[in-house]
Amino acid sequence: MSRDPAEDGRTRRANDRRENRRAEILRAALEVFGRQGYHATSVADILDAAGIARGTFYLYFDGKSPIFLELLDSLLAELRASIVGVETDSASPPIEFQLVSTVRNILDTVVKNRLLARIIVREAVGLDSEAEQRLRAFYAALLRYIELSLVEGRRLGVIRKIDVEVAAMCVLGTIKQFVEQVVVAGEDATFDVDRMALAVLDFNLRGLLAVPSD
Amino acid sequence: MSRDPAEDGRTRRANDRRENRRAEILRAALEVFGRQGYHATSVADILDAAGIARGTFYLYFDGKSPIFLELLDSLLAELRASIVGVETDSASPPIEFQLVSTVRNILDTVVKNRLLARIIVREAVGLDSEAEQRLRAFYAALLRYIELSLVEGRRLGVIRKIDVEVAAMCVLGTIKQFVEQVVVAGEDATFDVDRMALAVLDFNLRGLLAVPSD
Amino acid sequence: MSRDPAEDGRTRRANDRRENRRAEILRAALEVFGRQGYHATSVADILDAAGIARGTFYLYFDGKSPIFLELLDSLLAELRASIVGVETDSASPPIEFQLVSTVRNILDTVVKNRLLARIIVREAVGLDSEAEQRLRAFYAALLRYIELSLVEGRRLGVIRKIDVEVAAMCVLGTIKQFVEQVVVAGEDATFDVDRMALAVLDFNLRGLLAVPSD
Amino acid sequence: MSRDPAEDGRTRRANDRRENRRAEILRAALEVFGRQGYHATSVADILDAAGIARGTFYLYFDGKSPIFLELLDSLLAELRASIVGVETDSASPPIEFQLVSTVRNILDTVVKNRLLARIIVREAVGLDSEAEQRLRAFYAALLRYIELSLVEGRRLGVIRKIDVEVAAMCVLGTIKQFVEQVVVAGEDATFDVDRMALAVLDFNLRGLLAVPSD
DNA sequence: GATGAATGAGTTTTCATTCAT
DNA sequence: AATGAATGAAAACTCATTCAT
Repeated sequence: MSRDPAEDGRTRRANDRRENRRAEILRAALEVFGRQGYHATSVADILDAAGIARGTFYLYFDGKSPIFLELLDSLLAELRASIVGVETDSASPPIEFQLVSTVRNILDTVVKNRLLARIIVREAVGLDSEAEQRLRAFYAALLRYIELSLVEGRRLGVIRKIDVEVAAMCVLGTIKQFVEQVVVAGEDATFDVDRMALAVLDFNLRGLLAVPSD
Repeated sequence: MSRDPAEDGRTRRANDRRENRRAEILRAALEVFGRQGYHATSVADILDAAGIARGTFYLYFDGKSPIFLELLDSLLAELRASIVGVETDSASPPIEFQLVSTVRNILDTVVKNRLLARIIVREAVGLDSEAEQRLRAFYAALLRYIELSLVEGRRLGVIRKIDVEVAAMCVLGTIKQFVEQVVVAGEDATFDVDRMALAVLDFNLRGLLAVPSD
Repeated sequence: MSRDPAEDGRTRRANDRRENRRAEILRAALEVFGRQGYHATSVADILDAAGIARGTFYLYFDGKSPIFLELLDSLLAELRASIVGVETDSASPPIEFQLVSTVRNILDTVVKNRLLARIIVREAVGLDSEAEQRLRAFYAALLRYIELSLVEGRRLGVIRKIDVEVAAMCVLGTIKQFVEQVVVAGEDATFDVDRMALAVLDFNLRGLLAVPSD
Repeated sequence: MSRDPAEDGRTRRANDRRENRRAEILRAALEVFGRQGYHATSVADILDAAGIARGTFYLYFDGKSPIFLELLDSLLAELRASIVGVETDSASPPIEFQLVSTVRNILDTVVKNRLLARIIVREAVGLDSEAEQRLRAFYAALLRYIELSLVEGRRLGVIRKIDVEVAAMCVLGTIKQFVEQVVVAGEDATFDVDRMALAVLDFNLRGLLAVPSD
């Protein structure tokens, strides 16, 4: 059952090549999906971009929907990682700081993966229900996270008396709008993520009114 | 020469049906588009839902894209109508009131046209470029309207010193999030639009912080 | 069984109207068929040209193919009438004169019915087999007529020793080419039929050679 | 590493089939077009005749019109090749010989490609404008060639004083009539092309009259 | 592993003809 | 007689997926 070292080396090299190939196809798919959207992209487009044959594609992926799902999952994973849990120990940084940090992280991730984010933000539905479900689950989780943060904030007295459900939705809305902005922008636009994160947070924390009557 | 009442009735009923046919098809299309999304819907699906023959559809509409565009336009028109211009005469109601009224109107329209709004919100892209363009134009106009309102607010001293561009985007984001909420909800969910509009506006005006330090 | 005079008058008037309507539709059909050809013309085109409703058309004709067949038949009848039989009595005009007369008549008819001739010459096939058959029969009859004329000419010594079958085909070919010429020409081109008929006949009778060696 | 002969043979045979597939489809298309005409032939008919699936056809051709155009072009190219330029050097064969040779070549080509010629001769119009244009251009070029030949003949004194334009049309007409004859004949008819070419030329050169009066 | 030819179900669209009013 | 809405068969074309080599 055990293979000889020579074989192992060969196998490893083969596996490496396989992984490279896979990554190359993913990269190509990301590019065309990002440029044309999910529906306007045919498998042939991915083939051309990757420079592979029809059959080869199906050697690495089960189809158009699965490869898109994989791209979607990888972005959602990155986004999840960019959201740090709210720490309320006296030792942790203040919640406001944690929030701005999370907002910045999200925007950072989006800016870095603009191509992929574009697909996800702008084609939220009409994919297959699989992709739709995962996206919805992600947003639900994000909303829950924001709500929890707000509840904590209330408990600590930093957040005023407010309907946390409504407030969480508003916060999510402002973030999504900025993601959309990034995503809609041309390929070569640059963003001052720090400034943007601060501005969004400032709006969320202090609102519009000049003389807030609490 | 005169026809009997039964005949007249029959004729009238037939005429009515003929005149309503277009509306019927639109209604059927709205239903399947709303249920399945633009891409997952084939003309055949609309045919089945409307209970008409292939050719009949093309008697009233030029294809799948045009009928969708018509539905889109009708919603956008309603939404546009629901946005009242900002009046800053001393005689007009306060801007805050105007804003809450507009938010309520928008949410009202969305709740009324939930099926249609669902298609539009959730499939913002990947339609044909025609539909995409109109949607984008609509959002751009809405953003402009919000910005103008904020500028007016600043001039009147009711809005604090804030980047109006960023603020406008945040406001739009909060509204869109609520639209999304309405749209995602099941067919039979009910909404307290007044409460929602007030809550959204409260958030936008006053933010989250308990002790706002300006 | 007999109708009263009043009724007869009414019937007659009705019949007249019916005939007028029919003729009007035929005229309209001729125009669009002539302009666009058989296949490129839809029943709707005829309807538009005639200014009638869909159903009305089928009240007068059995369909697109039958109305075309009727137009075809009317041209073929005119063409047949324009071909006078060859008379070889000593009292009749010389055969050469009869031939030039026939050629002139044919070209005349074609020029007069250019629109119709265009359809027939240029869309000889691909109609339905019905039209194809009739056209073929017409040409066969014309060929037979030419052959007979040539046989007569030979008997009278005016035609040289020649394969009449081949010669008849050549003669037919020259005539058809001129018909094609007329037909291809623009709507408003004018033709000197006399000169054309003479030139064609001159060619057919005397050929090209400068010093004919019989 | 080396494959066994059987495999090689199999691979080669497969490659051959692949390479011949296009030609096979062309052949099948030619057959059904020739049998039914352009308009009466659907892509499905070609599919059936070729024994291939829908998609396979579109792998090799862009549609019904393009495949027809390709068949048309191949015949026109052959016909063009069969028309040798007129040489008037003292060293070249006499013009009469050159003409009969060209006529023979044309008829030869037509006889060889009877199926294809049938489509072209009998469905000169009503194709798409593309095919129509090319056919018209071909005939125009042929007419020009004949005219030039006649002008040369006049200059050399072998052609009598005659309207070369009219004469060229007549010559073209006689040739076309023979082409038509070949084309209309059944699949298995045989033709004595030499005899036909000579007879046509004899007619064109010397005409019908027994006692030509120049 | 790689290839790419082949597949065929699925989609859109057209248009001659019918028929209830 | 006239109308024109409705029909549905038929046609062209696409494209994700399979499979023999």
